[in-house]
Amino acid sequence: MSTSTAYHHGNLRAALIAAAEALLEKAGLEGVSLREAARAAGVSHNAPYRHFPSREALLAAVAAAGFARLAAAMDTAEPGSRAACRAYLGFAAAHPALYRLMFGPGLSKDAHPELRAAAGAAMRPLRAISAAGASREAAVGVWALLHGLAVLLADGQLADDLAARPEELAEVALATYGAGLRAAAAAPGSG
Amino acid sequence: MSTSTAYHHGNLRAALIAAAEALLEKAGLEGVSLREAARAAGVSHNAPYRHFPSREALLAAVAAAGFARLAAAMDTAEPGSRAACRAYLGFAAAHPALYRLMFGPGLSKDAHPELRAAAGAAMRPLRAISAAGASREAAVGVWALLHGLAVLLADGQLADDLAARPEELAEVALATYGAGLRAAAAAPGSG
DNA sequence: CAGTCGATGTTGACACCGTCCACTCACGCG
DNA sequence: CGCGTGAGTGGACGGTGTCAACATCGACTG
Repeated sequence: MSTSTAYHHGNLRAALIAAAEALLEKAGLEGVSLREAARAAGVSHNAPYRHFPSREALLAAVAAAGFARLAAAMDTAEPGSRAACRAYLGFAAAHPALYRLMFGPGLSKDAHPELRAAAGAAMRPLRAISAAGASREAAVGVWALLHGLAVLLADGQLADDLAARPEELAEVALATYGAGLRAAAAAPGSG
Repeated sequence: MSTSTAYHHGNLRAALIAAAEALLEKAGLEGVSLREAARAAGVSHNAPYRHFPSREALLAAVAAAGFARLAAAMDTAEPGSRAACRAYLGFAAAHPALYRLMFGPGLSKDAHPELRAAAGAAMRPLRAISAAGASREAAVGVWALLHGLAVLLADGQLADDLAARPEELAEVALATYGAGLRAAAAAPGSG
């Protein structure tokens, strides 16, 4: 903002992340190009390389910012609560392409440590579920249920009338799974 | 059919699909290129256009073939059974990149009708669940659970010791969800 | 059996992309 | 005031998807 001497952009890094995210939502992952982002930021096609060593690094930064926003969205809710799950699903429905980028392959968390940190922080509210006493496998089930709904929504695999009410879906599915968890706790080892 | 005079390949279409699938498993979706597939099939970089109007069309054919194989894998099991679910998850674990291509975005089922047909046929064994009396939302829950586990496995998001036993995960998660469905049927409207 | 024709492959071209390189510009430090 | 360094520029290279024009083979026709 303040420093804009026409030659030096002033805040290119943030501008590129914003441009890349806009491209991501508009044209999907394959539609995000370094050159297009640079164009949108009003700089030459090579300027991004001063801030990101590769296209993948820019995408990792976009994903990390996404995790931060996801964490913020869940932050107002009780960790592990139904509200947190609803916020999670709402985020996925509102930013499908970003959600896919965050949880998809292609962005190795080993190659981008900042990504691992951001993801870990964002997932904490969900990990509270397994801390609440459920077995590890059962807790994975909750995450899988949530993630499965999120991905089905993000990829448009659900019938339209169902996709229109993501919160209701989450409510029913989580209530069902929760009832199953309680039943298993009451009568363990039943088959 | 059996015409292979060195100029005419004879079965280029199938060869390209096979090559693309090999590339997909080896280098991921972005690593699949028409030119590379053509190279692998021993033809010029433009020959694929005689069989597929675009790269996306080739990918759609690969995905359709994948659906056919998934259907075959589930075919030996009772529709809607636990075994069918295990076969589903086993397929996803065995061919992660292919599974992502099949269910990911970027392959519009409107643009590729054959894909829609193949997917519909493959999903029939799973739809048997909702036909078995569960509500639509609850049935979506089963698919979401399964799909969520599949995607988490395919994208390597699960801890290694959990990812090593996909069938056990499916068993626990599905048993839990099933118990919840039975509980909900016994005491509808509980909160 | 000669001639033609459509399906199949080839060669060449274009625009776009990610990335490497050498260069330039603006600013701050001595 | 000179100069070094980080930020941005311009050009180049190889790779890609795609279009257009051309070549070739096999089958059908007379």
